[in-house]
Amino acid sequence: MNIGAAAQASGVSAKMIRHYEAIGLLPPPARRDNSYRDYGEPEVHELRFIGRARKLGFSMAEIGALLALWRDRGRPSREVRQLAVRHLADLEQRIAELRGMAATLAQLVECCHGDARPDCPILDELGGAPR
Amino acid sequence: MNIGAAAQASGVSAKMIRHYEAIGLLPPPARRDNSYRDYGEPEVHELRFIGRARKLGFSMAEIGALLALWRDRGRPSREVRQLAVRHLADLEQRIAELRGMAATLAQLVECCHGDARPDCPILDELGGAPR
DNA sequence: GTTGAGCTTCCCATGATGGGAAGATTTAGC
DNA sequence: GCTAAATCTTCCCATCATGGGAAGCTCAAC
Repeated sequence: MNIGAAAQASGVSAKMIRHYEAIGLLPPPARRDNSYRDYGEPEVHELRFIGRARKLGFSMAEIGALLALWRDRGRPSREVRQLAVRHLADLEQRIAELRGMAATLAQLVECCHGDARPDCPILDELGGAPR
Repeated sequence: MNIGAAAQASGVSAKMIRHYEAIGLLPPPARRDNSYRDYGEPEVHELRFIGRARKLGFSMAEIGALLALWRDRGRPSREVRQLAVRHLADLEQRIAELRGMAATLAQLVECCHGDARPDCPILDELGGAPR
């Protein structure tokens, strides 16, 4: 299977497949005589794994660890869970940060009449005196 | 005021002040005889503005627009509000995405016993058959 | 007057993704 | 069988905001 077909089958772009290989996340695949990369079902399976983990927001480093655990038939599920719990906390923190921003901004937006007049609580807040 | 003092006074690092200048967000400041950048209160004021806008998650491009509106005494508040509303929608979308990830992950974490045994719903989900 | 702190510019790195060029090869249409 | 289009290869560059660090100049303090 060429890289294009593997991309199609896994939902990971060819560009990204090469990239994951370049950063060592994936082992170099077999090559055909024409130097084209050659993938089989197991490789596509790993690619799909990576794609799913990305969709859950895991970083490349975390995915590397997850892949290693996945390949290790005897891994303790504790390690997987710990990794996931840490990532979950990270997600929650990012959500909290964004929510803080959104809350402040929503309040400002609500106070701004938003017409042709120049006075604007949003700019006042941004340019206001140091608190 | 040297760049270090301006950084101190505004809460924006010297590194970032130079960067904002380099990308054209800020006009080149006055220079002393020793070629040191020289800042006054107005410049520090703008830097604080930028810092606050960053804390609300605005992009550099958006901050450029906000700065232009701020400098324009006759701007219609409508434009400021529109910009803020758009950014707010962007924030909400990012929050929704992260929440989706967190919800899925939380569910998986809950299902994983997380002990010495190797079976793990988290890895099962990531490596499962295409849905 | 030496030393340490602060300033200058310039280059490089991050993390995940993509665009695009130049060149080789395969595939499809006729 | 020939030509054109698609696909592959590698390599470089861009994003976005931030920072690290080097090499060299300048300033302040003791």
